[in-house]
Amino acid sequence: MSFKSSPEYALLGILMTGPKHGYEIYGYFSSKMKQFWHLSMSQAYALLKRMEKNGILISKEEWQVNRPSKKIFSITQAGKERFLDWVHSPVKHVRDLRIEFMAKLFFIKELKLKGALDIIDKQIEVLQEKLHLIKSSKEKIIDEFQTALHSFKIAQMTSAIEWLKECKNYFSCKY
Amino acid sequence: MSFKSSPEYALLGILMTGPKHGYEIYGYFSSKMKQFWHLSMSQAYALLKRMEKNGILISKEEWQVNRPSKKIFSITQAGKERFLDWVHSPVKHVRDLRIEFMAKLFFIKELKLKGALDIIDKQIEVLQEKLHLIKSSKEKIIDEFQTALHSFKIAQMTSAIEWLKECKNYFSCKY
DNA sequence: GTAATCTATTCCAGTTTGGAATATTTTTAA
DNA sequence: TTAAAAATATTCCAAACTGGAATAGATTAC
Repeated sequence: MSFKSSPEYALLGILMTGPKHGYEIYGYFSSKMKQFWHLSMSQAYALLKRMEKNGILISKEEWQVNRPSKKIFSITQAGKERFLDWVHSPVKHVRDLRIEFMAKLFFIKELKLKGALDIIDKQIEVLQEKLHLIKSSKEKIIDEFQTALHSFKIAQMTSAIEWLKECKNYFSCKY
Repeated sequence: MSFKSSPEYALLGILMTGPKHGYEIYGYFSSKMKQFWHLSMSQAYALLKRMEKNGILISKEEWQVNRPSKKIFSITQAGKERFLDWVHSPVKHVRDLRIEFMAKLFFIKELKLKGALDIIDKQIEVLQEKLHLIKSSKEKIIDEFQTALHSFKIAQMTSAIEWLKECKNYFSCKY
């Protein structure tokens, strides 16, 4: 029951701030995370349904007079553990920095968690290892295209590592 | 009948080298483009089917004695025009450099087309404009997270532009 | 008072994904 | 030499995701 796609973690993180119904979760997402992550309403509801089936959250129907009832979702203990595991693990690829790693930083700040510097360091290590691998695989470069591809990877990786180092300053005082 | 997703262009580009059947197209893809683009076999076949319906390619059944017949796909005039339009247009976002822009460079080299320097220049312009926009939107940065996000975008954008400039050297002699 | 917007959720068609299923032919190794 | 493995060639399927429309009552605005 492991999930590969990460929008689930965004929803879990939002529920870490307290129980909410679907629309409220989506509202939180739209107002605070839309800048760096996109999620449609229909997908949010579909994910919530599946996550409940997987036991990482539960819902309660809330009956209201003269109104349709709404479903309040809360995160379970299993869900909390899952979320905290995720938030403290580095991502595997540079391409995941923009959305997934950014979300981890976002929640660390939003939920006032400890360990910002720690996860940034772990992430730097992961990327530095990849950078070495890429730099050492220079043999198979035979044409202009391969050269361009190779230098693109190095450039992206290097600038990501520099950014991570800079990030440590932004998060150093409080976390 | 415009398509948003770009794997179609990869298939079109492959057919620019001559008619091929599905398996052969996929083989070409796997051996030459897998490094920077992933496509599953089933999706390749599904796309080919849809592209034929859209008139950018056509197929001929090839009957063989004692064997199941195979379908040979060829690109149409409309398809060629579509492909060439695509290959000479810059992408809109930095995130599309890794796969889509790379594919354009790949095909320019592979099909020995003109205009490599031209499209690189256009791409630099697009990104430089975005970079200015990002740099000028500094007002709404209120916390460490926003600062981190902002500096990430600038770092990625800047390193991409540097890479593009470097690319011009790799492609300057022949194209 | 009625139009627009907000709250709240569901449904649907079209696409995509990854994998398995099918079936024939060619190559490899015991 | 014969069985197994790999290559050729294509289809099918379930699960997931996408974007949008449908529904429907409540509140706000003009």
